[in-house]
Amino acid sequence: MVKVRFAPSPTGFLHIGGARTALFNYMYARSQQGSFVLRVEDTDRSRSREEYLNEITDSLHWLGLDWDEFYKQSDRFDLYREHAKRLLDSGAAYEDNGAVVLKMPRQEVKFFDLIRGEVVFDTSNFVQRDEAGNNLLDSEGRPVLKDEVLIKADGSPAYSFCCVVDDALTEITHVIRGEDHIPNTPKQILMYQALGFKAPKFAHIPMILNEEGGKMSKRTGAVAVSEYRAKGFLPEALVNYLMLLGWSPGGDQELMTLDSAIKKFSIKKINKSSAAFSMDKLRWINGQYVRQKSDQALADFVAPFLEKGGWIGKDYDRKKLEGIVKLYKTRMADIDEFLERTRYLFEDEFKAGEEVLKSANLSGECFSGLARVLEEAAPFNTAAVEARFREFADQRAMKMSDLVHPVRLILTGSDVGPGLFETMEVLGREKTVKRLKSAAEIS
RNA sequence: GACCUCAUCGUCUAGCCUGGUCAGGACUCAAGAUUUUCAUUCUUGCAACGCGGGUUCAAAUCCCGCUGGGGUCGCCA
Repeated sequence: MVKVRFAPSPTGFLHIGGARTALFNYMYARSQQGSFVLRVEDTDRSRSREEYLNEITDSLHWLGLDWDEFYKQSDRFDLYREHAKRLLDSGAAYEDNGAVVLKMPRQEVKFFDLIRGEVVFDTSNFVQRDEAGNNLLDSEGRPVLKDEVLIKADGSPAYSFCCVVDDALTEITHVIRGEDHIPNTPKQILMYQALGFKAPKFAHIPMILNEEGGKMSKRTGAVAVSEYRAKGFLPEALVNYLMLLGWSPGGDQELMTLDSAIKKFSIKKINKSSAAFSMDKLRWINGQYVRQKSDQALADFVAPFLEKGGWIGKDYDRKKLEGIVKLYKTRMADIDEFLERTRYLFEDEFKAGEEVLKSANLSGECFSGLARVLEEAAPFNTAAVEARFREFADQRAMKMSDLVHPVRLILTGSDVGPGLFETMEVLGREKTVKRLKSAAEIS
């Protein structure tokens, strides 16, 4: 049975690249009816933090990547020491200042990478150098090879070794990880051999680059999954975007659910070259998912963000929110945008600034006339409001557009937005009339 | 520097394995249609096989070299 793992170290937030590694592992496991294990690599006790672990598991859950098994390396130190002892006894390793170190043999190490094909290393290149960067030479004048630390002097196990022991003991069949691990692979293969374990299959996936094609870092954009979550991206959209970074089902289809992607998934189809992250494309995909959502579901999604921003309380008008969401569904790619564009609907003390009023360029008399007419519109809905509005325009022989734009401007503070009458309905009679009146006063 | 690795529009990619297609799709951008504005939607357009050799009737596709990018060289993971 196929068994894969995602092995983050809780020394920071779940990185977008890590999420993609987890995603590929998850898709492979599910596509093969295999299992997906979450292994916490917390051997560095000083850098590992409980809150980071929580953040990572929260993010994974949010993305919908559930695991079948879970364990922490910090609970397994005895196990690693036990196997290190075996290596000591067999003579494959030796002690050095309290550390257990694997003797590096001089040989060629080959492995078949499921994505890249055969990769060959020669351990003769793993040389030790002095501080000046010169190779150290042995008595015969050959470069001294760099041996691998298995157990550190403080008794804690080293990364590579835990990784090998765990992968072997938990019977991981496929190690799917970032290509930054390629150079670790030959060393780990030597460990499998020394331990007498069968090595798993390896697949090294390409890295994600930032928009400029450089290394992903906080400086060049959001890197933590939690940041995307906070910005109001939909998890299914992020997942959809991430799977497309370095993988394609082969045809023209791009929008797909995790389940349908799993049906088409194959490691063979993962690309070899690194992919640059594109916020534009992520936003476009997110917009597609936003538009697919029902008004009810979208209102559910949006409500917590509005609550957090203090725009609505626990007892908010649900029907009204659904109405707002309906109007803005095609006008938002993410929550930040939604919040920005709908702010005027929630603010009580909204007042059109002088600039806005000036560009509205309509007489105060006209605003107050409209306010009076709309005050009587009953019920205060799109149809009734529009009828009154058109009547008003007719009476004064004004072109609708000459009236619509200034009014939108003073009602919303913006010259673009949803239909004016729909806007008025969700704004409500009270705010609409009040804003028209205050515009009339200032004009 | 050494070793490993990668290379199709600005970006994500299909095609490469099993040579022969106007090199296809998506994002972005531009233009048009629809819309009271904007957005959505639809239509159209711009835009790529890094370079140089080979093999072949024929190369994006196979081989070699170059160039360029990325990764690793920790008692971090």
